[in-house]
Amino acid sequence: MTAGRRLDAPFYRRDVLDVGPELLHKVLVAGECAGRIVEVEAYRSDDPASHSFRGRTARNATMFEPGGLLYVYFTYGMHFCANVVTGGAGAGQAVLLRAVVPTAGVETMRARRGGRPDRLLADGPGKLCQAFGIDRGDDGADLVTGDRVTILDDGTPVPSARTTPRIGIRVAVDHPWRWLAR
DNA sequence: GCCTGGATTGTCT
DNA sequence: GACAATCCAGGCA
Repeated sequence: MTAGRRLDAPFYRRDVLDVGPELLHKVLVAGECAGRIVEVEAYRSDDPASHSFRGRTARNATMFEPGGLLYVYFTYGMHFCANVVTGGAGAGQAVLLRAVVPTAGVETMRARRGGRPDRLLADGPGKLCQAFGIDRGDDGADLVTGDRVTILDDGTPVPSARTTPRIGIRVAVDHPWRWLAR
């Protein structure tokens, strides 16, 4: 079992540009699986690349909930992506979890991912969801009080994150809101 | 090891 | 009807 303190609601209910980099080296837990977060991206409602830019829809409704929820969406016809909702109710902010390093439940992840090398188990947004068994049923899960998925702070210092442009987006490339710790 | 292109479906315009 | 916050297999160096 991974030791650590659960991040609380006030942590999430700040601006996404503050929460994003602080999520690095926190521990994502889903069932018996856990992993250290090493890459994230921030999305805001004033950002043309964000799902929330064009306002609330049935798909992105979770993004407009108060911070501390899990926002899961389906993309490219075959992949899920997991986000952490930040800011207050109606803010339309979220941090995309892009990559984690597996630390617990590795056997389960290997089984789900078809026996790939450990390095490749959860080093991308879609792979991360597959490894942790996250799907649309987890959309809207409460990270603060829920049992299924949560994020822990095990005391590891926040690293000096590198910022880079975000991946796979064609607009707003002048927002370097991607942080990686490796 | 690096680069290229195909797969596949929900959602919005 | 077009696009999307992607992944992986395959070809070539």
